[in-house]
Amino acid sequence: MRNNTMGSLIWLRLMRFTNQSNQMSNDFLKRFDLTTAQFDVLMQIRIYQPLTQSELAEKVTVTQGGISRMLARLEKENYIVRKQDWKTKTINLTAKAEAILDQAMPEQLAFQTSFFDDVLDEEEQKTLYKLMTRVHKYSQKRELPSE
Amino acid sequence: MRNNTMGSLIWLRLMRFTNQSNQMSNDFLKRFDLTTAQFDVLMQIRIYQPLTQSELAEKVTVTQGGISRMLARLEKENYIVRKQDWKTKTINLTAKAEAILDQAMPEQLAFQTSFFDDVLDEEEQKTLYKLMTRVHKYSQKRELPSE
DNA sequence: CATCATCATTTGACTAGTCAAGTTAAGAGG
DNA sequence: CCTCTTAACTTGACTAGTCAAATGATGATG
Repeated sequence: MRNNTMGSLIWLRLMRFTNQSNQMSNDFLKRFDLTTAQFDVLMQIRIYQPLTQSELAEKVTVTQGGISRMLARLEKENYIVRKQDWKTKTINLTAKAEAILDQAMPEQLAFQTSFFDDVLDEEEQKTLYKLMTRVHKYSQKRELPSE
Repeated sequence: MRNNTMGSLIWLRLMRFTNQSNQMSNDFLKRFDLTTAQFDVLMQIRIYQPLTQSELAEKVTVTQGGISRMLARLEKENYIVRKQDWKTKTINLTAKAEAILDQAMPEQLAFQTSFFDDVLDEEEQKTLYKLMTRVHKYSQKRELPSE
């Protein structure tokens, strides 16, 4: 009864894996009092701060509404500050967030890395990265069929 | 400032790609009045029905609570029926759901497949599948450190 | 038979996100 | 100065999920 294509099998694998590793990552980050989504957003802010909400939304592939809610939560926890700056709101990390990230970042990187380092050699990782990059970039291109 | 490992780059790519393709799939399935998550769950039920909620939860990697809410929504829309059967609840598709799936399944498979067919040749797809399978299986093994 | 243990499922309080309609802040034109 | 447009952001109603405490259903034991 295997009426599945290779593509659909890959798709399923990707979905299940990201789902699972995401949850494991949430678990791992619990000791820093962060979720995976929050870590992701805070890292992007750290790299690009100061930046506006729309810029950030684009970087983490979330809608304007989504980023608005996320930032409201992060602000409530004192991880970021937003200030009205002309028409837009400018986002910056607080010292608290910087301190947590200094701790959490190397550990989270090591955690992510361990998913691959333990089962794939360097060559295989490069191959996987290259293939996924092609697939991802292609999917982004399809998103704007008007261009 | 690239303090990223290959593993963390792969991780990011996987997250962003699944995120994005998931949204595109939601969009695609709109014409069948289904979300990607619903399609996924209905397909699993179709393959394994009749089955219990806990069995289903495991198949789609969701918690008991999560599957309970999802099934409540699907039941409200008349896609499934649950009946108390001894201690457990047994799930079956309705004729309505079967009819929709007959239509949606081939199209959704083709949709998923197109993400890969258009940019990777057969050999590359097999490689990608093999690598992701190793990574995924390994991550599942880690989940139960007590064994 | 009442209570107890044990699965299976549900539910309350949350995070994280979507879409679409509603605000808000500036600048532009009458 | 007032209205109009527009870009940036927020919000209401919803899906999808988590965890942990509560509820249901059944069988076992004193």
